[in-house]
Amino acid sequence: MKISELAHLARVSTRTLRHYDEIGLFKPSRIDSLTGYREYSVTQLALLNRILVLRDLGFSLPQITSLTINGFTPERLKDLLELRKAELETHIAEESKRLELVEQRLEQINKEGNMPQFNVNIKALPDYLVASVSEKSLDVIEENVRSLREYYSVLFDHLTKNGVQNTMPQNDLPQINLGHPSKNDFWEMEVAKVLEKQIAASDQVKVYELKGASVAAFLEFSGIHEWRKIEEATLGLLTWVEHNGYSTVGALRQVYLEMPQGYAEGVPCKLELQIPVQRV
Amino acid sequence: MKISELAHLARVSTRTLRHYDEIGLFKPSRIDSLTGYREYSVTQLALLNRILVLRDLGFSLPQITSLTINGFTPERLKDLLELRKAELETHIAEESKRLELVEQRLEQINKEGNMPQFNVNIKALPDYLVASVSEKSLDVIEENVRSLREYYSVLFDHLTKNGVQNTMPQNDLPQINLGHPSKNDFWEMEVAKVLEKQIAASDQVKVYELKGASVAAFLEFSGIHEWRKIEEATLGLLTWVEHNGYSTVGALRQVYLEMPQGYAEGVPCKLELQIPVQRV
DNA sequence: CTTGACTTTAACGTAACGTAAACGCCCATC
DNA sequence: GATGGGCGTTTACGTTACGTTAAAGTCAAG
Repeated sequence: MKISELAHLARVSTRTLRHYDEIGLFKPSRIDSLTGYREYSVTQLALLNRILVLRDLGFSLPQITSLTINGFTPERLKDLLELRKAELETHIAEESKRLELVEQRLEQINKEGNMPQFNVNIKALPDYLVASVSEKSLDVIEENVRSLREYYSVLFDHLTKNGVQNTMPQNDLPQINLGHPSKNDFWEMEVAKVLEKQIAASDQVKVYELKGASVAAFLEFSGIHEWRKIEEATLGLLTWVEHNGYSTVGALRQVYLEMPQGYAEGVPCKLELQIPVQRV
Repeated sequence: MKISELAHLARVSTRTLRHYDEIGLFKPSRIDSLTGYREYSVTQLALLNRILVLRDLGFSLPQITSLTINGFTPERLKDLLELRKAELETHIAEESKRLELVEQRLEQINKEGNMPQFNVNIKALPDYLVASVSEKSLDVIEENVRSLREYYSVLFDHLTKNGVQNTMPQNDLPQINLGHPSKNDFWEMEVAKVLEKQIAASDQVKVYELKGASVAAFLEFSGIHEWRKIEEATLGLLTWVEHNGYSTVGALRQVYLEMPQGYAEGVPCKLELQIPVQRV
């Protein structure tokens, strides 16, 4: 048989047969020394088909080669099959996971049509010297706005007493709400003001260096100071973080850049939501 | 940032970053013209991570490149995701099928320990001029041995009448039982004798050219003429055919090479079981 | 100034063939 | 005998997403 006949019978390409010859997996029974033509015998088709079956099972050609050369014993085949089975199982598991993720993303996109989009980006956060007031278990939802404002007054009273003049935020001396991650979807809130220089602490007011982060996701929020809106933006930030392959590592920050009339609701403000992250 | 810093933050290799630069997927924000050092900015990490997320979803780098270059719109992403979903689904289906096959083979191997092994091979079958007797719906199991023997007498009577001397099989003039595939796991049997030259036909005896096959699986059976044994060998042949990636295309043949004392059970005989096949 | 850690480009290797390119062989027809 | 078309042959590059040297230049510290 010439190569194309065998190729036709076995339903493979001639290139494949030549390749198998090259790598020593399946050689023609004879080669015409004059023309170099490969000659195959019909009985070789049996071996070829065994090879093709193994190939279709997903074995590598070197594996098949060693099988056919070292003797085609059921034990060796069994070992390889066990191995292959494990491979296939993990592979299928991986692909299924990917499929799940892809489906999640598709769902998200379908939902996202009616969701506002936020312009999230990445930057590094510097260290800050801050004065801060904190306590545990403060929910970030509406009800807690008031208690948060009490923290403000405690903090600002202290600052004024210690000769810090401008308690309104400025870009280089912002005021920062820190939301520490806590169980049950609550943020444990802390209210901090960035200082130019060291001042005295008190029972209620700590003074320390707030550590920055080399990688943080952030978005700018400009608009009416309203907790619902800020919550929404925060959700957008966290979704982005998740969708972009990050996980959060540290406290959420609400950095007040402009907040003209106290921290009341309903007035225009400008702040940045930030959260330190790292590659998953 | 130098390349290794970014690599560390993004948890990829520097080689990967250089590769992405090469193919234009993700370029450093600046390149020092003196040293050629790549310089990355922190904000680029956002893009890089988007890229890595897509990569982990299994998209190809060219796909990701076109996404980032042609604008990262949700629609384009959605299209790609749909595509990818389909790919993943078919891929998982394929792999599952392979897994199933692998598991089948493993089971077979476990069973095969106590099963006799047969020496199956492949060859071509020539055309034969034959005289034959056949009828429908004859089961190959014990009960039918008798009726099959009646066919023998009809056939051999006819042969004798027409001057054919040797009705015992010889290698070049074998006697062949043909088992035509039929529904319900039955073989529709036909009894044929190879002829040297044309003879007359009759109502019961047809004379025609039995077509061969370019590819047929066969095994030699030597031993006591007993239907159970032959059945077992036939099963072995068909199992081999299946396991070696073939499907049957034509009638099963029991070719009697030696059958000294008539076609009775219990006497030693030598025959070949053959069946035409092709690559699945 | 040396050393070690880092950077650069260039290059090959990976799996299993597909796809030419360039050329020889064979058979049927003119 | 010549020719053309359909075979065959070898050689070699392309495919994916980088890993892995290799050779050589750069940077900061000791």
